[in-house]
Amino acid sequence: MSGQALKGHLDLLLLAVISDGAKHGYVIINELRDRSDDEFDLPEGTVYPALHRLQKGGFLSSEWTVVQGRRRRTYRLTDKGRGALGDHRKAWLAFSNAIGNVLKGVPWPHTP
Amino acid sequence: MSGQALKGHLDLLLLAVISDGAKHGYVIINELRDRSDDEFDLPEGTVYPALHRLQKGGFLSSEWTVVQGRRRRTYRLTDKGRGALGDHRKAWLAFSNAIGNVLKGVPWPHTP
DNA sequence: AATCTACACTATGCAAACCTAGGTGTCAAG
DNA sequence: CTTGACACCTAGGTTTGCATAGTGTAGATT
Repeated sequence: MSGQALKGHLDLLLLAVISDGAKHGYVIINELRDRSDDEFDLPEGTVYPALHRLQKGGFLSSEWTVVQGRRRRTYRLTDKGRGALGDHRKAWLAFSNAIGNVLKGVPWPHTP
Repeated sequence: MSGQALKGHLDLLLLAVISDGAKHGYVIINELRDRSDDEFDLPEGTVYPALHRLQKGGFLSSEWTVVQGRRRRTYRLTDKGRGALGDHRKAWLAFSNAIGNVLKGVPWPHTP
């Protein structure tokens, strides 16, 4: 993944990953990498601030836990967050569909 | 279209629209709006600087013409630009596919 | 004649937010 | 006791889309 293609779509990804159960940052990063087949291998400096932002916006709640001496901050979706996930998802569908429409009719090189 | 979802994907759109023939800025804006079914109604302040950037990068060439007293700057793809279009397109496919994979398994609310 | 709308381009500067690059600390394995 | 996986944090830079404002022509409307 190159450039800042992610811009504006990160929240969708984070909310989506967290939507099926409470998770902490490190696990979110791994799961995002796995579920995207290595396309989204996000640096911590990208994910942690985004989680803070989402919590500040009321989309996530968090609580500290300690597992085997390691402290974890575990996030879960709020109702507002669940609503936002749906909105983001609809917006993504419209967006990606629109790109598809623009791309339609652009021929591939060397492909019959 | 909301936020900065476009970030990182604008070049793809511009290159795609220009790929089927030389066009000038105003027409590019209209065509983008039409082909995207109003999803991409981009302000001039977004498109013109982007065109300049693409030309500076060697992806577009331009020439001035005068049609009915109005000067137009007409852009066409360079070879480099055509290559970049292919690259951007592949990247877009990988990106959107990856988002799809992450979203897979996230249930819609109230939909059987 | 005057105004309005569509056409067509330019320049400046802001702000969101992703990323780089650092930092802290725990635990298990070698 | 060193390495690597785990787990978190933040300050600052950079990119880039967008807002805003300005210039000017042509044709239609009033």
